[in-house]
Order: sequence, then structure tokens, then C-alpha cells
Amino acid sequence: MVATPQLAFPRTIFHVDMDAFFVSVEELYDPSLRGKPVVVGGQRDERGVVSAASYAARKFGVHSAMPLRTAAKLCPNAIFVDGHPDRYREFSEKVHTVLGAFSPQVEMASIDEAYLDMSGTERLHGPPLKAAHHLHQRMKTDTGLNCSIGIGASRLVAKVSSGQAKPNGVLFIVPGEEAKFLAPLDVREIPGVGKVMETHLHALGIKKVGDLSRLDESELSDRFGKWGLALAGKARGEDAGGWFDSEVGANVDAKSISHEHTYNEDTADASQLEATLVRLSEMVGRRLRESQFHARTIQLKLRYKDFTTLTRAHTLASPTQLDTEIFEQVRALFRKNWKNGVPVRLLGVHASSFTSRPDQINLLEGNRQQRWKDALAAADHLRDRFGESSVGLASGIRAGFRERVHENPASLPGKNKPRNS
DNA sequence: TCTGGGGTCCTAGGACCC
DNA sequence: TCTGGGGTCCTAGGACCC
Repeated sequence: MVATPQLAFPRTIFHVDMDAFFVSVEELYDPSLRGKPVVVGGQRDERGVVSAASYAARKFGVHSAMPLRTAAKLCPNAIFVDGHPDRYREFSEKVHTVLGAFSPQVEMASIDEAYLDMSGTERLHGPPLKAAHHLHQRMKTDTGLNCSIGIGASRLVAKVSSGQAKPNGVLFIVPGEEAKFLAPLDVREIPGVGKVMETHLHALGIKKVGDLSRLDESELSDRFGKWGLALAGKARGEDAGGWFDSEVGANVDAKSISHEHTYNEDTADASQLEATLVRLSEMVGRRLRESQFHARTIQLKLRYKDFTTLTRAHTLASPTQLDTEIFEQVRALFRKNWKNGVPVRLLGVHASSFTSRPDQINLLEGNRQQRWKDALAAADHLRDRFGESSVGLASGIRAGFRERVHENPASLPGKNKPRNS
């Protein structure tokens, strides 16, 4: 691995991670939740998983990604709260704003965490720990939220140390001390080492990060490929290639847009299934138009009752951002691949291979497409005013849409309230 | 315990081309 | 004649993250 020029200098990277973000935002809306066991993600008897748990709930063993029903058994007194993505996005922007005051190089890594390159900000903000404490305080006063901050010479060390600093703490790993800091931690603490990799490593007698030094690099790369090779460097705290090595704040455009839906009860009703595909296609198309992307590849995701999951993709000759074209493709894939009569648990629509402009198309096609674009722009506008379910594709996809409206009369214009999700 | 929804990246095989 | 090698695109699946 050859370091890129700007990485030849030691960097000061902050990883800022919001504490129990979704729960904390809900507490700001409803202070009576404070200090109580709270589970965000849905109701106790719903099909779904925990998005976030308060520290009081975590004491009962509740953690994110756990089925809601399991959480309810572990912690019967927990308060279950539906998620509010709009609220989280709003607070995420506030967080972003606070961070922007501390460094021009800010990169939101997800809705509730960010990397800052603080190299060269000492004259403005002082040494790393001082700057971090200011940031920590400023975050609290400006957003009302707690965060934890990890400081290191690499993204990896910053990320791992923010985890160790939780909750509500700051931790600075002094350059040169990386390997010592990481050695006693479980291998699972290394970002990218999940359940599967952990099991493989345990089978080799490797439980702690420090144990990794017992294997030589050729063995790691033989067993685990490219990623295995990077692992040795990570044990020493190096960013070691890939995304981790990239400059903080280098703008990365989205690579895909998708929506999926899990039914509360599995269904084998073809018209209901196709109605869902209409809705998902509309959601994907809308986001493509918002972000001004055109997608060449459209993918269907289909999960059966027994959880077996398949994906089927089709790549178009010319890219699209039109609901109708997305739906046409996804319906064809669905009809070709659905085992008729077998109950379906989940459907998904996924768009990728983006271009910012569609290929040149012939004039006749162009006119037809332009009319669709105009119609969809009008529909997007109506949805902004009246909510997602107020408008559906007028023709071509009739069956599904009517059915959906009737299923959910409360969401018709005039009656609906602002959507949460 | 019965498993969401939104993403990213990697691997591997086949088609196709030179 | 029984056989290459590299490059790119596409598809399917899976690990992982929040």
C-alpha cells in the first residue's frame, strides 16, 4: 500500500457519534421519556426490529437490530415508540451545522455520526482535547444532544475510540499508542469485522485485536482475501486502503436508491403485490428526480415466508428516472420470478448505475418522456402539499393504486396528517 | 427471539470482445 | 486445432454498517 500524499502527514481525525440518537431526539419531543427504558422502532407486538434503545433499556439486554417482540420479553416495562425519520433528519442537519463550525472537512458517515479532519486547526481551536471538549459542549447547547468523540491519527482509531468513549465522553489516542490501545479489544470492535468474520477468527484462536499479530499477512490474505490483508494494518491502527483511506469530506455521491416493504402478514395476492411495486417504484422514481439521477439498473427484491430472498436485476439501454419505466421493469422481473401462490414477506425496488443525464434518445421517445416528466413533476408537487398517498400514476398502473387508496382512506388529501416515515 | 429499511463494498461466474 | 489471456460489463448473493 502506498500512502497518498496528503496522508503522508499525521492527521488529527475526530469521530463524533451521537449517543442513543433516535431515543435522545424522542426525549426532546417528550421529556417524560427521560431516564426510562425506551425502545424506538415500533410497537411491542409488531414485525420489526429495534432501531435504538435507551441506556435504561440496554440494561435489560435490549439492543438495536433485535426483534421488537424479543425486546418486549426482555424488558416488559419498556416504552415502545414509533420511529420518526423526519425528526432524525432534522436533528442530523443541526448536528452537521455544529460540526461545520469546527472544521471545513466534515463528512457525515450516517445520520448520527461524522468524521472531522481537524488537522491544522490548532491555532483556531487549540490542541485536540481542548477542541473536542468545546465541540462536545457546543453540541449539547445547540442541539440538546449528547455525543461521544474519539480522536486519532486515522479514521479507524477515531471511530474505535469514540466507541470506547461512550456514553457522553471524549477519548484521545496519542499518536504512537494505537497498537497498545487496540490490542486488548475484541476483534469485533474493528469496523468491518462482523459476526461471520468474528467466528472465523475465533476458530483460529484470535479473540483480541492483539492476537492478529500472531498470523502473518500472507495467511490473512490467503484466508480472507483483500480484506484479510487490510486487517493486519487495522490492528496497528492504519486505515489500510479502501474507503477508510479517503480524504475526509470528499463528496461521495449516492450509488443506489432503494425502497422495500415487509408486510405485516405475508400475502400471495397478486394485485396487492403489484400495488406495492407501484408504490415502491413511485418512491424510488421520486428520489431519483430529487437527486437528479438517472438509473440504468433496476432490481427487484423478493423475500418469501421462509425468509429465502432473491434479487433479480435488469439493465436498461437508456437510463431512467420515471416511475412508469421503473415499474414496468420491476413488474416484468416479478412476473418472471415469483413462484405463483407462494406467500411473500417482502418486496423491494432498487435503482443503481447512475448517470446524471440520460443517454440521447430519439425525438419521438423524447416527447413522450417529456410529457411523463411534466406529469411527475406535478405529482411530486402535490405530494409535497398533501402527503405521499395523495397522487398515484394515472394510467397504465390503475389496478394497484386504487386498491391502495381504499385500503388507507385516512391518507387522502384533506384528512391526512404529515407523514412520519 | 423469528428476523426493518436504507445503504456500501466485495466476490465470483458468465458473456463478450480483442 | 481442444485451446490464451486480459478487460469490462452484468448479475446474484452475501457481509457489514447504522
